[in-house]
Amino acid sequence: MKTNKYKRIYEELAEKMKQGVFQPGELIPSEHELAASYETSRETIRKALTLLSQNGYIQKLRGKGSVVLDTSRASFPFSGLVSFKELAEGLSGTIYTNVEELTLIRPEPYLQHQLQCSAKEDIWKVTRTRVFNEERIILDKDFLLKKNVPTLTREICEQSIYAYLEKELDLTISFARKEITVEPCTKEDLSLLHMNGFSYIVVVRNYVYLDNANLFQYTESRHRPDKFRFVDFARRHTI
Amino acid sequence: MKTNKYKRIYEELAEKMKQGVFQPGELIPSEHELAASYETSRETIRKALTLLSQNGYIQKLRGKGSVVLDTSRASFPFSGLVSFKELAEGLSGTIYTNVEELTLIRPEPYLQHQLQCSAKEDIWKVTRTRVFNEERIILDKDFLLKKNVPTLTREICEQSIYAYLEKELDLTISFARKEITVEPCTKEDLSLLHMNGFSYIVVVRNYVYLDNANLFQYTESRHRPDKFRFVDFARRHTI
DNA sequence: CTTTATCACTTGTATATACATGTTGTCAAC
DNA sequence: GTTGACAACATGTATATACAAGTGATAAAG
Repeated sequence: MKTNKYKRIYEELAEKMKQGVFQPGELIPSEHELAASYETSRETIRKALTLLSQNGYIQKLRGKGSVVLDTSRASFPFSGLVSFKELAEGLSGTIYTNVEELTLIRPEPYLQHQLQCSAKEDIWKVTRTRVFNEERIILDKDFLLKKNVPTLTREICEQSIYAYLEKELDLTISFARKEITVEPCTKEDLSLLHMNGFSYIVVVRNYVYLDNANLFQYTESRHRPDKFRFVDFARRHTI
Repeated sequence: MKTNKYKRIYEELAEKMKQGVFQPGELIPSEHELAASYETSRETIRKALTLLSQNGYIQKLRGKGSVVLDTSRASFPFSGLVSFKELAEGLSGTIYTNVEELTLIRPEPYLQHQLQCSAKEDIWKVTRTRVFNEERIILDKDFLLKKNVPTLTREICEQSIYAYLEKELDLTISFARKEITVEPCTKEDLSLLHMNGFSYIVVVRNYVYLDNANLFQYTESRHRPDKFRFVDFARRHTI
């Protein structure tokens, strides 16, 4: 076991909650008991429980214990940074991805600003449409810095770019800033998506950062309004 | 100083970043240095830095240190659970709240389901419109369990309900689940808001939980699409 | 000049201890 | 029966120590 102890405990407990071994409303064993049964220290258990709390699995009650929250009401994962492929795995119906465009470009000023890069930087431009039940309802436009991603193929784009970056290139995606707005749809939206009469589109702008805090990807994900849904879990102050 | 040491340090460091004492891209002092200068242990500093990391202020780089992220690009606060009043403080223009309705009701089945309560529970129903520059662009419908909030006045609703709950009633709001969708607008939307020709509306459904993990409030916040903006900061895996 | 080893630094993880503080049940006093 | 003190639990905070592991500069070896 080369992996972290507290992450492993987190995974195990989360799994038990998903499988219903711990039911919503119940108290899980106390920190001392967990420390004993996992043969570790209380602080390590506390780190695992903190993760569970942050991800919406439990609520810690001082003096009482930790109660299991009802995660069935809202669909997982709660808060952002999920790729289309990860998302699609939880859905029914026929789903696939069309790669409309895959080219190397030089960024115009708008893109320079979004990616915080110079005009002579090489940029991968990937345009994909996402098809649910034969309706093209999502348009994803990805821009990646070539210096981070030397090669990119149609096949990779049809699968998951994220998976390729993390597993093949060993890049670690660390965090993202996301912005959701509603905007008038463009000619491109109309030509590539089944807009079904809608004249507005939900735009999710994603700024994705690597481990080393460098911005390396800018994504616009454009959703037909009736098929858009975003769920979020947020704690108020801080733990 | 009866408050937490690590929260105080978190606040102080966050303040320094907002004020530009620490510039984006710079490394902040190491954990050992901070521990020395704050006369505390490294673990306590680490708790403060973890909060800074979770809230998008810094990125920790193993072996190097913690770099300050550029928080000016996206507007704070990043992730949810912000009341209208807190939000309005960062904006320019004339802003106020109209209380359209404040009544006690019994929940119909839809509301029973949303609030997970019985049909004979007393519920406060608060309907408010939010006015920016003389345009009514947000419709907030709040439903609160009376057993948690015995009294509620027009004046409180014109200010911040959250502030009243936390400061006066000493209830602690702990976390919320949020869902964002786009839906056809209703007759109520048309009558209470300046829809400006829009026939769709952005609906943010909020399920708010107290400290003790009890659901106590359900809110629908309905935004005219062109004035809606949601920002989010998310870390990919954990920590 | 290039490569390699090492060292001094950084953050990450795990453990142990102590005390503070909130919750709940028990049991005695009234 | 009600109240109140208390004990036995729970989680929260703070501290100290040890070692693992990544980074970057320096110095020695080739």
